[in-house]
Amino acid sequence: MHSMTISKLAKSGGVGVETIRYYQRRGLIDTPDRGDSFSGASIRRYGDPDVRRLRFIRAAQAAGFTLEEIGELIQLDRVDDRPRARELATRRIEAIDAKIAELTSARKSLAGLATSCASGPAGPCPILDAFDTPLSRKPSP
Amino acid sequence: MHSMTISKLAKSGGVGVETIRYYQRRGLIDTPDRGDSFSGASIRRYGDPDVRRLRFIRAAQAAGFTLEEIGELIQLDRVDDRPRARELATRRIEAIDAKIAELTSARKSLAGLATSCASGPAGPCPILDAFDTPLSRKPSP
DNA sequence: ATAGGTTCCGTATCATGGTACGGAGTCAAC
DNA sequence: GTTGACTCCGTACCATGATACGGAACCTAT
Repeated sequence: MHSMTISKLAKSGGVGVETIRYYQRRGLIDTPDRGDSFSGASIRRYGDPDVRRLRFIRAAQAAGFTLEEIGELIQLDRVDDRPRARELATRRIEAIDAKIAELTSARKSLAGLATSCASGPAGPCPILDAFDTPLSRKPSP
Repeated sequence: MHSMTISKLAKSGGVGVETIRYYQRRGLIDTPDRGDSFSGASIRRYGDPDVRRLRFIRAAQAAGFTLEEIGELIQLDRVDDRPRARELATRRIEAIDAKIAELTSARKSLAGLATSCASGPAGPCPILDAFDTPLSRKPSP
């Protein structure tokens, strides 16, 4: 689908119109010219490249990049700076691995908490200790 | 170690003094009385319970709870509200699972990007397409 | 041709989680 | 008994990523 308005673009990415404008201000999405010179059209129109760009931004955010880094990635793509691109990618992979490990550990603690806090009033429900040694600790190994 | 100053407490949790005060303002950490009535002591002192509280806050943050939710968890612990505790825990587990899936997918894309952007100027380095169909897509299966 | 929904743009405001500042008070060591 | 580090407290400010507001211009369907 060619030539959409800003609200269609926003909808395509599941974001609000204001978010698109915000990304434009940050230089992440281009601000197209308003119509052509002699038709006097005054509304900006967007196309597939913008949709793809927006998708990239959201996916990169999900990968943990900040909007500033995403701006850099877009520049790197333009100038084809491979070493820098690889560096950003590998650093982010390391951060992701650390985050996954952290979340996995937290998940274990929460699962322990959820089962130990059974509905009835009996037994322990140690919320404040939930993150100490996730489950089953022995007195002295 | 009993009876520490605020900066020791902060150090024990790897945070700054201002962060402790911020948590106090948010009601997440108690603000102890200043010394005892007749010694005239004027500096507040902290103990092991505060250290544990601080550890809980940091761990709960790592699990993805907001400070507001952490405040609620602390209240739930006080009043022993198990159903609500279980609800928060299981909701968070779901969110963590979703997040891990998202990160795992992003990791795949980034690994593909890192290898495809080899140092030399040859070959593809499709930064902006990095998150489309992570790797190896076939024309028509 | 007029009503209604959009768009445009600048500017302001928000939510979250802190971090910084400044001046007065306190404490410990020398 | 003074110096230097730490504490206290209120208030201000910061970074990030949006979200809201308001008035003028625009565009489309009736």
